[in-house]
Amino acid sequence: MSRYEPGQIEAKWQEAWDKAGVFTATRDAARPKYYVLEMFPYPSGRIHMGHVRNYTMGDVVARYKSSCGFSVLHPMGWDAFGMPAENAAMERGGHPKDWTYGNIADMRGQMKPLGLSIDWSREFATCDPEYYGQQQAMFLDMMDKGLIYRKAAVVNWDPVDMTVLANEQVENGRGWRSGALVERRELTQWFFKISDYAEDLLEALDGLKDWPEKVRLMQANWIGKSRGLQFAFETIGAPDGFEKLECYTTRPDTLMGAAFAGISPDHPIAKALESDPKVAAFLAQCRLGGTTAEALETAEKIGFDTGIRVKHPLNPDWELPVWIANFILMDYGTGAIFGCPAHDQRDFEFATKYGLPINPVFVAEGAAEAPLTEAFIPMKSERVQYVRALDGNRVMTGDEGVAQAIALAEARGFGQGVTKFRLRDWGISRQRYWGCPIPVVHCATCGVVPEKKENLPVELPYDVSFDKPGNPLDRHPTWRDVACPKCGAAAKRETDTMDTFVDSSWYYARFTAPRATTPTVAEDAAYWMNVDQYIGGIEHAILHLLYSRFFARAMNETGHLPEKAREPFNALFTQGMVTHEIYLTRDANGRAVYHLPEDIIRSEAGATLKDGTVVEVIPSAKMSKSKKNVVDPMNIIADFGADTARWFVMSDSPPERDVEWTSSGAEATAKHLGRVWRLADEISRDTTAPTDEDQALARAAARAIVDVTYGIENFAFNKSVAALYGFTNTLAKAKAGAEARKSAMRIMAQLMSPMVPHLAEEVWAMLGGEGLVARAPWPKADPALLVEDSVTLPIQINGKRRAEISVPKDMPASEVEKIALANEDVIKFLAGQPVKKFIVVPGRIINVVV
RNA sequence: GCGGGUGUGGUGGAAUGGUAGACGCGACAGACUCAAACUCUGUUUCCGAAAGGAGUGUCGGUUCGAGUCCGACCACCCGCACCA
Repeated sequence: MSRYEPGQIEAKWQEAWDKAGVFTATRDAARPKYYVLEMFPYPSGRIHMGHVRNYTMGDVVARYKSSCGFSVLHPMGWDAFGMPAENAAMERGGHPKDWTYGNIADMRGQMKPLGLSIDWSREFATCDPEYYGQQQAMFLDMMDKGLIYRKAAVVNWDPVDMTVLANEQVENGRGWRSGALVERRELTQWFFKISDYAEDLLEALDGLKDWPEKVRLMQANWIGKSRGLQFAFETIGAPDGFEKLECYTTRPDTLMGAAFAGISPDHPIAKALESDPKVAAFLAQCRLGGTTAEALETAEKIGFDTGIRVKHPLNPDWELPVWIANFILMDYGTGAIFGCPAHDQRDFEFATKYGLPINPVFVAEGAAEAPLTEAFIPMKSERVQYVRALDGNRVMTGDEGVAQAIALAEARGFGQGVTKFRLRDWGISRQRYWGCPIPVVHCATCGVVPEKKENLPVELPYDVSFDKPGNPLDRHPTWRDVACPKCGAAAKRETDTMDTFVDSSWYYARFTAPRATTPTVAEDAAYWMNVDQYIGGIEHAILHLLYSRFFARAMNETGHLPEKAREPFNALFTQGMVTHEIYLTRDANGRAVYHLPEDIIRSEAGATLKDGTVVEVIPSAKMSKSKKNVVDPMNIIADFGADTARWFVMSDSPPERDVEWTSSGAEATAKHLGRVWRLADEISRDTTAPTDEDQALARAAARAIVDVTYGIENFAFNKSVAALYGFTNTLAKAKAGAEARKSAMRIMAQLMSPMVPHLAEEVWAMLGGEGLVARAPWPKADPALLVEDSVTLPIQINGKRRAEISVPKDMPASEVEKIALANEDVIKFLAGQPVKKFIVVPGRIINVVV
C-alpha cells in the first residue's frame, strides 16, 4: 500500500500543470472570461497566514471557474514601493531596491509551493521602471485633463530629525526615532482632484450590487454628502480684508442658539492675527501633535478669544465673539463655524469650559425647556418642539427645520443652501525616495513643466544614501539638476514621489497587458476588464478601493480604459484578517520594540524571549509587519504539505470573519487528507459487485456536489469543507459496489480539487480519471437523485419542540394536522387543552398554539 | 471623538424568521496491539438519577415561533486620508 507523501506529489503535479500551461491566461473569443484578483502583497520578504488565506480563496474561485468553462485570468504582482524598504536601509544599511527585489524573490519562492493557479508570466512589481514609467505617462495625461494641481497641505514635522513623518511614524504625538514632539507644518504638495468625482463615486455605489453592503456604506459616509447653509457673518474689529466671515453649517435651524463663531487655527484670519504674540503662542500650541483626524478630534478642546465680534445674521444688534478653536478643521466646509452648544457636543464642551451661553433651539416633543447637562442631538428625522426657530416655533423634524432655515436665509439674502462633500482631494506627494517620481520639472522662468513623454520613465537614481534624514533625492545634484523641458535653462526636478496608493490604483488594469509599452492595450482591456471577483482585506474598504474607483474613471477619460471599466471591480469580497497576539519589550526610552512569535517562549507564567527577557503580550490584532505579530506558514508546508495549509485556512472560519491563528489543527487536517488518500487507495483496488446501496451513495454524491458548489459560489468555503468531511464519512462507511464507490471517489477528487489540487490530481489519477482534474469539467448533480420522498417535521407546542413526525413530502396540511394531533407526545403535552391555532410550514415545522 | 463591524458548547464554528450547536478540534470510553503510536467505533451544551428544565454578550420589544428582526446597553475588533 502506498502512502500519502505531499512533498513528492505536490512538486510532481505543479510540474505537470506548468508543462501543460494550464494557468496561462489567453484571450479566447469562444469562451466567457473570468478575471479573479486578490489584492497584491507588499513584499515584506515572508508570506504569512493572511496571504495564504487570501490567495487560497482566490485560487479556489479561479480553479472552480476554470472547471466551469471560463477563460480565467488569475495574476500576481508586488506592491513594491513604500517606507519599509527605506526603513530597512536606514536600520541595516543596503539599498531599498536590492532589499525589495530580494524580498520579492524570497516571497515568490514561498508562494510557488502553494500550487496556486497563477499565470506567473504576467508578474510585475510596481517598482519596475516599466510599470512606474507608464504611471508617469498617465500622470501627465491626467495633468492635461486638469485632474492634478498643487496646493499647501499639512504634514507631520519632526523638528529634531528635520523630516516629514508618516502617521505611522508618530507615536503618542512624538517622532518614532527622535522622540521629539511632532508639529504640523504646511508644504506645497500635489493633489488629484478626486473631489470632482464625489457625486459620481457616491451615486455609482448603488450599482455595485456584488459589493458588501458595509463597504458601500463606509464609502458613502467617507464621501459624506451633506446639504447645509453657507452664509457670511459681518465682522467687527477684524483685520483688513476680513469684513466677512464665511461659515458652513449642516444645522442652520440652530442659528438662534449660536453662542460664538469659531475658526480653525489654519484659517486666514487666524494667520493674519499671528503677529500678536498671544495668538502666535496659541497657534503654536494648536500645531503640536499629529495630523490624523483621530489626534485632532481627541485632543483637549482649547480656544482663544480673538476679540473680534460678528453680527448675528438675523439680528444685527446681537454680537458673537470669534474664537480660534483647535477642533475646527480647515479642510471641512469653510474652516469656520458658528457654535451652538445646546446641539453639538464639541460646542457644548467648549462653551462649558469657556463660560459661553447654552441656549436650546428645540426640546424633545412634549418636554419643557430645562438646563442641559450635555448637548441634545436627536436624529434629524425625529420630530422636536422648536423654542428658538428662525421663523415661528412649532413641532417639526430636524430635516424640516433645516429646509425651512435654508429657504429663509435665501429669501432674506444672507446665505445659500449648498451641497458639500467631506471627501477631500487626494494628496499624493511624499517626501521620500522609494516611490514613483513625479515627472515634472521646476523652472525659474517657465514654472512647473511636465517632463516630455519620450523622456519617461523618470527613473530613480541608484546611488543614494540614507545616512542623513530627509529625502535623498533632494541632495542628489546630478539627478535633481536638469534642463527645463520647455526652455532648456537650468531647472530642478520635482523630488517628491507619489503615494504608494497611486501604484495600487491601476495594477488590476496593467495585468491585462503587463508588458505593453503603453499603460494598457485597448483589445486586452476590452476582453479582460472588469475584475469579476476582487478579494482582499476589509482594511482597504475605503482608501484603496475609493482611489482605484477614481483612477479607473480618470483612465477612462484619458483613453486608457474602456467606458465599462469606470467601475473596475464587479464583485468584491472582503476577507477577515488573520490575527495574532503582539509581543513587545521597551527600549531605554520606553518605546515599543516588537518581536516575532517564533522568538517567543510561552509558558504558564507568561511570555519571554529566548534569553529570558519578559515581554508584554497585547491581545490579538491584525497581523502586520510593523508589529511583527506574523506567523510563518512555511513551517506547515514543510511539515505537512501545501494541501494541508490550503485546506486548513479554508476550513472552520467563515472567510469574511477574522480568524485568530492557533497552531493546533494543522495536524488534524493532515490526518484527514491522509484518510482521503487511504480511502482512494483502497477503493482503487476494490472489485466488489454492485449492491443495493449503490443508489444511496449516488444520492450522497449528488448532495455533496450541490453543497460544495453552493459553498464556493457563496464564498462559504468552510461549508464546502464541512460538506466534504461529511461526504468522506459517508463514502468510507458505504457498503456499495466498487464501480459506485469509484464514481463517488472521482466526484470527491473533483470537488476537492479547488482546495487541495495536488491531492485531487493524485486521487483522480489513481481512480482512472481522464487527463488532469484541473481540466475536467465541474460535476453536475442529477436532479432526480436530489429528490426526497418523505420529510421529518418537528412539532412545536407553544413554540417549544415536543415531538416529530415523518410524512410524505407533498402531504396536504389538513392531513398533516390529523397525523400531528394523533401523535402520542402531542396528546400528552396538550393534556386536553383546546388548540387555538395550528400552523403548518410545509416541509419545515408544525406549531400548535394552545 | 467619528464611521463600520463582531459577540453561539472546553474550542473553531453551523443554522432562507421554523428541530440551536451541522462539520472539525479537544476530551472521554471501547476495539486493534506484548505495549505505544497510527487507525477504527462510540459518547460529548449546561443542570438533573430520571421526568424535565435552562440556554446564542446584557436588558427590553415585535412574532404562532427570534441566534436571526427592532431599540438601548456592554465588550472586543477595523478604518479615520503620509502603514500597506
